[in-house]
Amino acid sequence: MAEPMYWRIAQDLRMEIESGHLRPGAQLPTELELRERHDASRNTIRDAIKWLTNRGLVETRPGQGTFVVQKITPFVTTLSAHWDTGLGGGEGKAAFVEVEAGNRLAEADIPMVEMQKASAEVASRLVIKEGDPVVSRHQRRYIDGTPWSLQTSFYPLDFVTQGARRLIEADNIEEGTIEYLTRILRIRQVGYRDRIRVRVPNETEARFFSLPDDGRVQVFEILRTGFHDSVDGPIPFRLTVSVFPTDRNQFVINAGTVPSRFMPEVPQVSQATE
Amino acid sequence: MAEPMYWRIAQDLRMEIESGHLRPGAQLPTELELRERHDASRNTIRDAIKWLTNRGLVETRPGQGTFVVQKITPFVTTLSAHWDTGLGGGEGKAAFVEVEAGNRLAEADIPMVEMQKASAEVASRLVIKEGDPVVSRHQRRYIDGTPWSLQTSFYPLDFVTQGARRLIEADNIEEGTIEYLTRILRIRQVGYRDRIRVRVPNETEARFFSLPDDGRVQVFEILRTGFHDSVDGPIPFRLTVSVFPTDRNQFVINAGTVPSRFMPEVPQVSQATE
DNA sequence: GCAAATTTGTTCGTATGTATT
DNA sequence: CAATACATACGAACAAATTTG
Repeated sequence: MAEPMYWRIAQDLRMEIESGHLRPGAQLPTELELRERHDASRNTIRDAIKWLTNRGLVETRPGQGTFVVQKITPFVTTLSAHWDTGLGGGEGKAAFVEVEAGNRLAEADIPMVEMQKASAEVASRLVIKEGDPVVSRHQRRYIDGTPWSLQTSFYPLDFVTQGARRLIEADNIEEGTIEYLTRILRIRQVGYRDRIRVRVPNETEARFFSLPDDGRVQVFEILRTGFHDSVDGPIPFRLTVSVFPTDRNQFVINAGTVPSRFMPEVPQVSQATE
Repeated sequence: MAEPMYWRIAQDLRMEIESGHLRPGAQLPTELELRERHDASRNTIRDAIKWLTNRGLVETRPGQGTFVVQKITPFVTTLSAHWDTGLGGGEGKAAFVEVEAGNRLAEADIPMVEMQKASAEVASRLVIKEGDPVVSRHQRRYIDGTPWSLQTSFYPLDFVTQGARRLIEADNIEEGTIEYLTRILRIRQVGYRDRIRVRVPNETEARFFSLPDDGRVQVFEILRTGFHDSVDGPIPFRLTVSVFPTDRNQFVINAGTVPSRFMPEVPQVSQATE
């Protein structure tokens, strides 16, 4: 009897889920039923369910019950560049990313434009001084109407004074900001660097994506630094921060020669052998 | 009084942490002290601490107390290829990945080799039939002695019968498996595709990485499918599944022309504006 | 090296609130 | 409105881990 009771009850339920006895979407026995079945107190039952909830196996709905989570068909976004076009996944027209499993409608609302002082992170990536003025363009993005990502791009304010005035207008730049900067300022993106990390969403993000209010579902944060050419080599001119919930997004990177199309989706992975 | 009490207590503590009043590593007041301070029951205090724990702000140590989490300096791994060498980040000699902030010692233990039947996932990626025999080579990898990743590579068993016998030996292939296959079978990797997703670790992974036994810290799972050339275009010949904890790993992808060196690390990110 | 004190972990019981059907 | 089901909150007791004396 080494393991605590709530843990054993959780394992019992996990087995029922993984064996397929409890299918996705199915309702678990109520706390009261589980209480009788395992001869435990309601708090202990709730601890067991909390264990399953933290692992994303079940979700509770007040007034209804506890249910086995439905697997979400993931959005698959390609991050690597088609370098012949000079653009990367994640930036076609209007800063959209190509998404696999086509016929999906990607949209974004009107960008929210602000002039800000560069934070330490932004300054570091753009190689400017902390506090230097930058333009921030923030957008909410959707696929088939469901919230998909929050994206904020930062540009040095210099670009505006140099003539790229549309940067501070709250409109979509139809041709795409990169093309716009190329046309107006002759700034051509020659490469970019993505940094991927995972963290807990903040409140704004949790609300936008309708994530559970515990920190259970986390978010990808992808920082894309765009570079243009100079005599001293490539220098950064744009930073884009995109946030995606990890529970419904995957990313793909292609390198070298790869087949053009994807294979059909298959569910689980089999990691290692114990 | 819309918000529950445990939530308000959690916010109170969060403020103290984010304001720097409680520094990383500092001990929070004990449950008993918080109980008196907020005039709440111990269980309510524990709910508040659970809220902070789920968000990765604090960690509890039985017999000691609750502490503000220390930020971990992340391992930064480059995934994109230096395609002139034909190899990608993630596969230099002995399947090591370059890790930023050099002077770090990457090691791996002796691979565990098994012959298995291809799971649905493996079969799909390698474009073979489910149940077809494959060789699986599993390794634990460390950086500076700390567990860094678990990696399993799958190859069709055909490769062994065709002469690549070292694939089924439990030794490191010093020259690297890709070079070995090139030398023996003239199989040259011309490209690869990475798929990145995040999920809750299984028990083996949690144990190896010493992750807390709730599902709070999740893992990256990176599937790398390697392709070689054929008359019908690139076809897959290798699948590598790597698992990394999200709390201490970040990934970088370069595309086009980018500066060779990284900028100094800066802590936080500032996502969006409300 | 052991015993006591401290601190979090588990489990019970009970009552009341809130969301949904 | 009533019944059902989960959410919050209180109180209490004992267990397990760690530090301290």
